[in-house]
Amino acid sequence: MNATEPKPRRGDATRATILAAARERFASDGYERATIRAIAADAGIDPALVMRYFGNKEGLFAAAAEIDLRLPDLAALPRKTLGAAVVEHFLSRWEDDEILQGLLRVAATNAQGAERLRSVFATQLVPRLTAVCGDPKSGAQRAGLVASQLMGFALCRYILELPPVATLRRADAVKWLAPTIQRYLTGDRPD
Amino acid sequence: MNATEPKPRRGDATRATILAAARERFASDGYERATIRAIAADAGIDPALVMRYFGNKEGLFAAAAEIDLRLPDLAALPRKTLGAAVVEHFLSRWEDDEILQGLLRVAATNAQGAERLRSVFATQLVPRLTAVCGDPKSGAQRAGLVASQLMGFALCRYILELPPVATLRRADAVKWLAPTIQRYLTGDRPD
DNA sequence: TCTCGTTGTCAACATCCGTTGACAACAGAT
DNA sequence: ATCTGTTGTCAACGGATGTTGACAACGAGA
Repeated sequence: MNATEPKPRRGDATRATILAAARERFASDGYERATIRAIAADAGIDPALVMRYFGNKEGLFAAAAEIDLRLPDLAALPRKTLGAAVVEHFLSRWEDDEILQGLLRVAATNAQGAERLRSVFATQLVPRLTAVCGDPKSGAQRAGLVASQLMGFALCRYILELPPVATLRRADAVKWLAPTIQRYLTGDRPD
Repeated sequence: MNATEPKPRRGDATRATILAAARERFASDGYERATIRAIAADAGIDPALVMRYFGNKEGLFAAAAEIDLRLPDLAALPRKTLGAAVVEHFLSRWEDDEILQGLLRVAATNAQGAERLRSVFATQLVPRLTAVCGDPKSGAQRAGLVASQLMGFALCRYILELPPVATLRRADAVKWLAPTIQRYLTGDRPD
């Protein structure tokens, strides 16, 4: 009984095509300017078909914004290298997945997008970081600080394309950011 | 010859009213969803009047997004307290000025907004920080790193309202962030 | 009082948006 | 070949948006 593959329908392919087009549009244009008409045109189909597959625009966004951060097993790493590992992972993640950029863009102006981002943070980042930070009581706060630096860097580098940040060589970025993340995770709580 | 005050016209008051309404709308809704009609309604006037005063929506945004970071004289402070001073200043700035939140929201999805933000960064932040960081060669990079942490924190706290960051007590926020900013400014360049 | 530039209103325009319902093309099972 | 559910297209709707031009009210200077 394999419940995950009930039947290979024909529409699944176009469904995937629509999702890919939607991700690109949401990533580059944000929620409002990513129109269903444009997404449908990119996918080479009729706008009405998008509605049949995803109900409405909110549903399309919800489907397009499903995210897995794919955090590695941090507990297996030497504690001293935690900061560098986290930074490396997220830089890779941001570079090869436009969904993350899309979610950040949308979350800045759309309530639903912000809620989705909070959910990803709470369910995927907080538990994993709390487990390795060594101070479970302040785990959520520490995870929040980590997120603030990582998302701020991504914002400057990939979204705003702020010159000194966007042109920074990747290795240099890691060297600058890793100590910050390391301290937020494993450093003493101030006072 | 006081060229700055040519004449106190009557329309200047309504012009200011429109700007105030526009700032609020841009701050809470972003560029696309902040409609001219809604702004005019908030200001209690006709939408057409907005066009007469600011030409078009782009012009209105350009006028509403004029920003002065009001950085204090950092050179007069003890070098060791630079990080804390910068963090304190920006937290205050973010809390009492909705224009900053508006600019960040808009910059995430609107090219014109992003350009404006890059301009504020380049003309107001980079020179001032370069002057005090002690390493003029890497001044712009250091300023970029500072901006990435400060904007990331503001994003999480004021825009996304990420629970652990939004609820952090202000004094604790300073204690966590100050060492990061201090290192970005005055720390050794890695390798 | 008359005049004229400034302020403001009103109605309308062209355009775009999300969304809907009716209908055609197609595929596989009978 | 015929039926049936799936996949897709088409045309249109109601509403919202930025923008425009014609016109009314106002206020100061002659």
